[in-house]
Amino acid sequence: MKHDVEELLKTHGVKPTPQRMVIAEFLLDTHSHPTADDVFQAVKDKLPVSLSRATVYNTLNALVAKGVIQEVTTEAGRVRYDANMSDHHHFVDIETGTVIDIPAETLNQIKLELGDQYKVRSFHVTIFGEVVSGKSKE
Amino acid sequence: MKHDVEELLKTHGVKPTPQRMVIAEFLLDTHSHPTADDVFQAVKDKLPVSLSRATVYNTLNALVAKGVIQEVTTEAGRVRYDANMSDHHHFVDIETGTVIDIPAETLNQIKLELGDQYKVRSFHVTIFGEVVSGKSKE
DNA sequence: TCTGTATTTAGAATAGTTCTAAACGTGGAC
DNA sequence: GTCCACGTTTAGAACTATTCTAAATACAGA
Repeated sequence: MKHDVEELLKTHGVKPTPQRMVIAEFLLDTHSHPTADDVFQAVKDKLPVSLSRATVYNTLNALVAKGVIQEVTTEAGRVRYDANMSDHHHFVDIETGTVIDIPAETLNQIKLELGDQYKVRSFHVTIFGEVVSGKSKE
Repeated sequence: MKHDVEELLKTHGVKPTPQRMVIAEFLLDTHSHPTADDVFQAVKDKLPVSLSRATVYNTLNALVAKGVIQEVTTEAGRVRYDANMSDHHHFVDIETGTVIDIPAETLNQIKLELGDQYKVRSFHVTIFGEVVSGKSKE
């Protein structure tokens, strides 16, 4: 077994049901940053019972809430999921939409000069946090 | 007139209709990073005729395509619009969802240490570009 | 075994956005 | 000035992604 999915779920406080196991296993095995529907299509035949989309969404939301996976939003109107929880950023191929993980060290080392493999068209930094003092700029 | 909206649209190749004028004017006047529906609500009574949501979406998409405004996606499932085209990033208040512009210089100068006004919880860099060589990591 | 609670299911509902077809407006050609 | 062609706008239908609902199911613990 490549990943001990059952153990991973337990240690994050998620009860390991068959549905959750196959979903988590699929996410851990891919680097493709799938959408909810990608996940549904990929795992729906791996269970002896039929699988509901609601279960896929419930599971993905639970896994995000418990810190097992994270959401990635690179395009409007759809959420992608990523089981890589190491410190990394994303490179989006603007021709294909492919999302590629960029380790944080790489980014630090070369200061957004990613070498000739990646031609950077634009990049955007989004920071999440809390505004402490007043002085709201709206 | 605070902005010469008509001139701005013309120089970007967008024919300045009344609908497009009020939408562009509203966007230029705010720093609130409104959604399409925010825009619709804000301008629908500023025209002598009724305004269709389709026109709002058409206009926003046209303005993005012509480089008059840009899309901002900080949360899943909805797009925000920003007429500030200077080089900047975004700070998202995780309690309120408020989006605040951070000038690129600020970010460069202080290397993500934004001072005590902003408590940084996490940040994410998304890079858009093209993968040039092979060696796809999927 | 019983029972309470969490989970899953199918399908309805909702939200955001795009599409469609008809009506409208407007800038040249005459 | 009139007409026409074409781009724009409109209302509402359609579509896509996601959440909600209510009923069925599974399962841990008494």
